Amino acid sequence: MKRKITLKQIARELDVSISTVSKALKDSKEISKDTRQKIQAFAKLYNYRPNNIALSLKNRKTKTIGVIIPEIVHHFFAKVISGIEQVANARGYNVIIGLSNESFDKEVINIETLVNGSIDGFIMSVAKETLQQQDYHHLIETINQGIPIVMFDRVVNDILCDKIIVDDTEGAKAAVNRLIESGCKRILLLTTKDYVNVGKLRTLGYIEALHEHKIEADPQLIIKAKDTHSSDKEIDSLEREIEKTFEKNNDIDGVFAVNELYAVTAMKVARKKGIKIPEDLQVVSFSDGVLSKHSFPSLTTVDQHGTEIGETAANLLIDKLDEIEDEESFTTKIIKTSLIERDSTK
Amino acid sequence: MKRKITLKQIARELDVSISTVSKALKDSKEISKDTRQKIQAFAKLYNYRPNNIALSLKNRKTKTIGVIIPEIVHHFFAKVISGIEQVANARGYNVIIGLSNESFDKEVINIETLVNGSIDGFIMSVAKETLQQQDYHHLIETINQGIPIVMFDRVVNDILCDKIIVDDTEGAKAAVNRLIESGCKRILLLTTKDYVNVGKLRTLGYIEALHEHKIEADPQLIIKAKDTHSSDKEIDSLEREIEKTFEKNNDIDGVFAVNELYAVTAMKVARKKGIKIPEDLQVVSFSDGVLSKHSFPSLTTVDQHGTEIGETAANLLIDKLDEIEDEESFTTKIIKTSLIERDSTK
DNA sequence: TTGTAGGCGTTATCAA
DNA sequence: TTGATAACGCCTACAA
Repeated sequence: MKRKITLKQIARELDVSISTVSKALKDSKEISKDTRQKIQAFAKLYNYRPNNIALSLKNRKTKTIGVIIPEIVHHFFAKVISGIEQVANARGYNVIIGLSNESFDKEVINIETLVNGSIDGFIMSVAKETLQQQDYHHLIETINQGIPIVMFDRVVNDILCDKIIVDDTEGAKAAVNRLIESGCKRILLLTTKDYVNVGKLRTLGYIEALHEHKIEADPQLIIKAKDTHSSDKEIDSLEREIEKTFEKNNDIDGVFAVNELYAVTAMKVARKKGIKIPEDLQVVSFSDGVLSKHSFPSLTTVDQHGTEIGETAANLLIDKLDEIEDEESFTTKIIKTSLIERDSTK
Repeated sequence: MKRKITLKQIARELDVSISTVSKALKDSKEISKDTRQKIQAFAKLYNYRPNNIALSLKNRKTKTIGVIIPEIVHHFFAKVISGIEQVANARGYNVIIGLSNESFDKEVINIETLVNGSIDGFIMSVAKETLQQQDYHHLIETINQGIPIVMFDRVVNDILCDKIIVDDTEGAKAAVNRLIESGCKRILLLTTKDYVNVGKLRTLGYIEALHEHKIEADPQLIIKAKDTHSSDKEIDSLEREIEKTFEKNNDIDGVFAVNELYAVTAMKVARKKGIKIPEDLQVVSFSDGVLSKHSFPSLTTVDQHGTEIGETAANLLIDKLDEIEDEESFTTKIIKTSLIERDSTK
C-alpha cells in the first residue's frame, strides 16, 4: 500500500526544492529543460497528481457544487441530477448531494455542513416543509456569505438568486387545452395543497384554460391531495376521494393531474369502475417519469425536461463561479415544457 | 457579503493568539474560564465554524465518500444512494456522486479525479463496459493506495474488497418456484447478456428452479436482450422478440423477467395478443421499482431492498474508515430478497 | 536556473 | 494560562 506521492517527496528523491518540482510539473520555462524532463519523468512514473484538498485550501475554491434536493427516489430529481452531473463533470466540477427528505431541519443541516468550505455553490430545490414554514434564514445567510445558490423547480420568489423554473402554468394550460380540444367539458383536477408552488401554478393553468374556453371551474372537480410524501397511505386516501368524486359527478370526462402518480391513481379508479380510457375519460398529467410511458394505457404527459433543467442550473452556477457571469446579476430562466401524446387521450 | 470568519480573525479582534482561540473553542481547560467564555461568545456571535477543507488537509481525512454508479435515473440506484446518504449523514460523512453511464472511461475518470484527496473511500457498482472489458486497473490502484472500496450489486469477484450482493440466484429461484407452484410449466425467461453478472445469476436461479422441479430448460424460452442501456430502441427490439417467441410457443404460461421493464414489456405483448394476466399468463420480475406497483396488473416482484443495500454499504465503508473494522479483512454481505405478491400471479 | 519564505485554516506540541 | 512553531500539500512572489 503506497500512499499518494507529494511534491515534497519528489523533491527529496531528486534532491531539488519543492518549488522547482512544482514549476517543472507546470512545464515552466524558468526551469532548465533537463531538470524539467527529469522531474516530469519521475512524476509520471510515480503517477503524481496534485492533492485536491491542498489546492482547495490554497485557491479557496473546491471545484465542487452542492446539490440539495428533497428526495432522490423520484424520476424528475434523478434526471435533474443527471443533467447537473454531466455539465459539472465536463466543466471540472464535482457534485455533492444532500437530501432534505422534505424536512426543514435536514435542509438546514445539509447546507450548514457544506457551507464550511466544502462547496463553492449550491443548486437546490426547496423542501416542502421549508416552503410551508417560510423560514429562509439559512438560504439568506449562505448567499450573504458570497456562496451563490441556483434554485430550480421549487423556488422561493422572495430570495434574490438565479432560478430555473418550469413554465408550470403554461404547461398545465396546454395540457388542459388539449383535453378541451378533444371534447372534454368536465375535467377533474388532481393537485397538491397550495403551499407547494408548482401545484399552485399548475392549478392556475387549469383555471386559465377553462376560463379561456368559457368553462366555469367547478370546486367539486378540484381535489387537493393532502400529501407530503406521496406515501402509500396518502395515495390510498386520494384514491378514495377520487372514487367519491366520480360517484357524485358521473359526467367527468377528463382528468388533469399534477403528477403521474395521481394520474395513474385516477386511471386505477376508472378501471375499477369500468370507465374506458380514452373513450369515456381522457387523462393528461404533469410528469417526467417512467410510469407514464409504461402504464396502461400510456399517459399523455407534460414533459418537464428534467435533464435540461439540471444542465441549465449547472451552467448558470458554474458561469458565476468561474466569473464568466457577473456576480451581482440574477437571472430566472424558464424551461419550456412540451406535451408528449400517448394513449390516454383521443 | 461577509466572508466566513477564521480563527486568525477572531484572534486579531480579541488580541489573543490563534492557538488560544483554537483551544478555547474546544473548551480546553488549559485556557482560563474568562478568556474561554469571551472567545466562545465572540465566535458564536460571528457564527464561527471550522473550515472543512483545512481540517481535511490537516487530518488527511475528508469525511466524504465517493459513490460511483452507472446511472441515477434508475429506481434501484436511487434507492441505494438514498440509503447511503442517510447513513453517511448520520455518521458525519458527505456523499459525492459520480455517474459512469455504463462507460469504462467515465468510470476511470470519475475515480481518478476523486482519488486525489477528495474522498476517503468508495462505494460503487461497476459499469457494464468495465465488466465486459474486464479491465480493473483503476480499482486495483485505488485499493493499493489504501482507499477502501465497497462494491454492491455489480461486483468483481477477482478484486479483494468488501462486497454487498443480492442473493440473485436465490431470489430468482424463489420467483420461478412461485410460478411453478401456481401451475406454470412453460416459463419464458427475459434476461440480459451473460457478462452482466446479475443477469447471469438470475438466469442460474431460473435454471435451478426448473431443475428442482424436473422441468427441462428450453433454450427457445430464454431471451437475452441485447441491451446496454434499456433504451427505447432496445426495448422495442425486445418486444418484437417476445412477440415472435409467443407465436412460436403458444403454450407459454409464465414469464420471469430480470427487471421490471422487461416484465412490463412482456405484459404489453400479452395485452396485444389478448392473453389474460394472471389467468393465462403469470408474470414475476426482479425489481425495485415504481413500475411494478403501478402497472396494470401490478407486478409480483422480487424486492432487492435497495435502501438496505445502500445502508449496509455505507456502514461497512465507514466502519473501515473510522477504524472500527480491521483494514485488512474483507466481508461479503448478502442481502436477502423477498417476494412481493401482487396481481400478476395467481 | 534554482531556492526560500509565506500563506491558505486548522491543530498539536512544546516553550514561555 | 497563553503563545510560538511546525505541519498537512500546494503555489508563487521574490531572492539568490
